[in-house]
Amino acid sequence: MARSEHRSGATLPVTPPTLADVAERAGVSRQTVSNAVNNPDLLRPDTLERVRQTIAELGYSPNRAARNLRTRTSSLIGLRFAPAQEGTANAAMDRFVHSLVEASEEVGYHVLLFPGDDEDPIGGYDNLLRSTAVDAFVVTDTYLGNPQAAWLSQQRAPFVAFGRPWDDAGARHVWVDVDGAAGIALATQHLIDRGHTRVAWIGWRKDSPIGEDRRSGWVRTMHANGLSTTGLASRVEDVVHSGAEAAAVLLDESAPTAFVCASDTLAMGVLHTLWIRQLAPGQDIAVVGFDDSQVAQVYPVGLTSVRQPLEDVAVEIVRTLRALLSHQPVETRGILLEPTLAIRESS
Amino acid sequence: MARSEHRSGATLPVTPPTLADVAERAGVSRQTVSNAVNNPDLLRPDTLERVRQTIAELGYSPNRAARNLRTRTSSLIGLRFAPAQEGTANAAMDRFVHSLVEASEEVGYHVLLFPGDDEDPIGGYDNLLRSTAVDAFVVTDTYLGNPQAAWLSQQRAPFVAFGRPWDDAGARHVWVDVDGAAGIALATQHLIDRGHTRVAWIGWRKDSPIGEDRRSGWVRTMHANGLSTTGLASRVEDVVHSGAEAAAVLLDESAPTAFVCASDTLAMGVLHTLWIRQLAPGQDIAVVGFDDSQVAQVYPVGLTSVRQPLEDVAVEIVRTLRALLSHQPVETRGILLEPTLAIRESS
DNA sequence: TTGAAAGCGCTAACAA
DNA sequence: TTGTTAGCGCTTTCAA
Repeated sequence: MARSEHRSGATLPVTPPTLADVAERAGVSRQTVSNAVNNPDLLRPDTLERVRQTIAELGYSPNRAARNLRTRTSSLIGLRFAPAQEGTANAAMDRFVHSLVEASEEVGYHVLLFPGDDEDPIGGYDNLLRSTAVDAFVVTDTYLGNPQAAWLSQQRAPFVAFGRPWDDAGARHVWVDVDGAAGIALATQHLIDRGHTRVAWIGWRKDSPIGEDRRSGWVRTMHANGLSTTGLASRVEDVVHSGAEAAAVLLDESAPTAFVCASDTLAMGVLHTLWIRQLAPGQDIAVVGFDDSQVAQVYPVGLTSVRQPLEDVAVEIVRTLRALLSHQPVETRGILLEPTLAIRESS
Repeated sequence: MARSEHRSGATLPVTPPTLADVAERAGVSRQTVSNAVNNPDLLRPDTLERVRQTIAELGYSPNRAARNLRTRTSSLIGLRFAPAQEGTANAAMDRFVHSLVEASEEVGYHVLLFPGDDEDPIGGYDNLLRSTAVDAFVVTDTYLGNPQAAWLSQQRAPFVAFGRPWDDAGARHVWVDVDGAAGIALATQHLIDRGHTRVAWIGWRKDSPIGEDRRSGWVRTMHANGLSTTGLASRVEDVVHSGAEAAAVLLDESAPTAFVCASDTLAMGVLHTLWIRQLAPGQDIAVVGFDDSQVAQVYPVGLTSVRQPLEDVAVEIVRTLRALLSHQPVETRGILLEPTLAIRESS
């Protein structure tokens, strides 16, 4: 049963050693080796020690495919990986993916990436699910009004969403999200504490629930401080020049001394308008963005920005996923995490 | 043998249908179903049609684990995913990963991400390799003088490197890289064509082979145009303020009219110095960066930047990987791709 | 505490 | 062209 050659020096053998090889060499049954790996408590200490040593000698590692077949699991988490939009400052995905990879590793999972196709948003999910290639999914694009979450729910596929089900009040799935309103409230209060009273808002169009949520943080903080928001808000596309135009209009019409923006992209637009008008960011006019993107960090006048706790998001997601997969009751439908404020020279 | 319940409506059954289920329902043997999936040419057209229809009816998809176990493959490509460095403008990884995911999908592979640990750079590779969890690796961090490539070569693990083996002239592995010198040459010539004669270089420290390679593109293009490089070069850390300082010194001492930088991060530093000195980028002084990061795209004065053809890199890597995995002879050790120049207002 | 038997779902090899 | 047999390496019974 055993292969004649195993690790010769440090070189991997043609076929890696199997459980049977370890068992034979250690003079125990295959099952005992399996237990040594998965239920070490069942072995007598000396047997365990002997088996472990043999495992080390042979460089044995359980064959993934065999284990997967037998246990009907894969230890893989599927994540649809959409590229960062060119021309915007959104680098959140990159940071999130890394956090997810780290958090998953901690509990023995790996992350499997698959491409997205806007024409067929569930195709990739369906394939992986039906071929039992992944144990669960992390869904990051709930906010687009995409059907993934509903579809996965219907399939009873285990998944956790990063993002609230804005469109669907009846959604029963589990999600983790960052409280954008709280982040903007933090930013607004920060500006007010710095002495600003005319704090303007530049956000997204009204049909963006995330944008409206963030906006509400500005409104509520302004009002809580007895400040008016009249004439200080603008809703535009999430591109730099729209932010620049909005800032120009607001400066002309309402003379704000500070801007809170729904994104770093829009904040860059504001900074551009300030530059054209020879206004110094942070001195003449304060600016705050959202996402703490590389742009915010690298821009010569550092851009103050709301930072999502993506590491924590990933940890919560993985935690919830494990509960889901072990059929433990999941206590809460949704988890909302608080962002922080990365304060730089622009405020 | 068959399960009683399969797809009831659109809901996934408790256990998905197997090959045996399809075979029974279609009235053929299991092997015939397997052939219908993997070698359709072997079947008579009518049999094939019947089996295919049954597959569709049942929503059958081959169980990954079983196939993997039998074929000793996983259809998975391992990629160590390191996060983008905070405070730098390098967004290349994100774009590359997406390209790799797309290119892999095309040929039936998925990308498995695993975390990196600088303390133990080969640990992750070793685990995945020994447990036969992936078919091959894509190695992206050859430039750090890391031992991965050498180690993987020694293990005879199939892998392709993104990046040349700068440190190790004797390396025998296959790689794909972007010709940084050509990119910088392109940028330099672009500036010269615009009428600049005093084009300065701000690059990395001398111990960075990538930096020195890029620098050589500047040197050779300047000389090819009969221009002097004396006093026009600077080597610094890859952080914004270093770029800003270098630009200030160069402006004072050598009065360049244009800057070519080894990174967008350094270019941002140059832009900062220009801003402080009230010099207009693109009008008074031209600036070119490297990587076409989000920063370059979003910066209000668009930053001209060398853009790596990461989509092509991914395609070449996957192509090479397939050849490697099918034991076809790989014609070339290394493939060098040409970058392009994304021209914006800063030049 | 250890061992034996069975089988997860698939495909390679061979036979009909 | 289709069917039969065997077995990939592991873990889950169950028995000793």
